[in-house]
Amino acid sequence: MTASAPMPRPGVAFLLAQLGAHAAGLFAERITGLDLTPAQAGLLRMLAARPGRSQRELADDLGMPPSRFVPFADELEERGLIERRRNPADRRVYALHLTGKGETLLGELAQAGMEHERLLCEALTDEEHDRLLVLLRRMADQQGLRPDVHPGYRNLRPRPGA
Amino acid sequence: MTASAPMPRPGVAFLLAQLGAHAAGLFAERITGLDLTPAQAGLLRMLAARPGRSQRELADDLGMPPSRFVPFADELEERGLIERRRNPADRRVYALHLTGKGETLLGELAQAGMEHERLLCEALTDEEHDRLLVLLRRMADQQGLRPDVHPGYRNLRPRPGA
DNA sequence: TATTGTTATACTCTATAACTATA
DNA sequence: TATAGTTATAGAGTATAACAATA
Repeated sequence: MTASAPMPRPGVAFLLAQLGAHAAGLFAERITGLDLTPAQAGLLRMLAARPGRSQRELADDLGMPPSRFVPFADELEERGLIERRRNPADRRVYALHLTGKGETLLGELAQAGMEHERLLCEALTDEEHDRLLVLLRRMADQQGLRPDVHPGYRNLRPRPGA
Repeated sequence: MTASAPMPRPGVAFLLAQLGAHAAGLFAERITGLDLTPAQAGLLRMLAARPGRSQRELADDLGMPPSRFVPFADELEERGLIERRRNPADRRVYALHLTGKGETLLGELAQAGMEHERLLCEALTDEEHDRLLVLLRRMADQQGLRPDVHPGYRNLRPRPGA
């Protein structure tokens, strides 16, 4: 009789954490070719969706303190991907925008994202992929997650090899 | 005419990363009451599934270098949750095992996991939950993920508030 | 000579908290 | 007095590499 405690099989929560970390690692690895980290890619996407927001707002959404956001944005500005614009009405704030170069890179990023999606979902039929999408969107919505941001952006340099 | 570039909606990969980080953060927060981090909980589960493995093997599965595993295991040993047993046949290795106290805590952990699962999947019917489980397991299997471990264990102290 | 476990150390990253300029 | 942005700094966490014991 070797009947000890029954080992519970992993549930949805564990699989989401596992697959999520796996997906994030693969994506980080993929975009090293574009010389971007996931958090940098996230900021570019956020600026495309809502241009002109303040550093404070963006830092909040990314889950990082303003003191960390400054050098984070500095690098992207030095690379000519984003630009800071003064607001004459309130000279304390910077409005952040994508440059043309930033928009171009965002296009390459979208391509990388599509290939990433394809490889990650290779085990699914097209129909299954769509059904999965529906369920995950419903969960994300009910859990109060916003479309553009996710908590993993806090980690500035995840190991690409995950 | 405000038709600029069409903003692509997030796909499965992004939602998995987002929900996965969210789920991991909620779980981390939940088990602070048991005074455990996700990585510590992961080790306890690994020892329940396969007792007696060496520190080297376990460190590899957890994605951490041996030098980091030692103080990590030290703490759990000092708290009486795991124990190191010498192997007379090869005196270099320690075989790690759960103590009775560790098994008890693992039971509380399982309960926390069930409540976590319930809240995370609140938006789904029971049937949808099961269908989601099937799809995620198939993906995890095809992507080569092992049942007990996930790459997020590398992060020793994720913000509980995620 | 190779491997397990351990320790030491240098380095990176981080949050906290000042500080400035504007409001 | 409060807020956006910035800078400084002290502390925590990490990987790398050396080391000791055993094979």
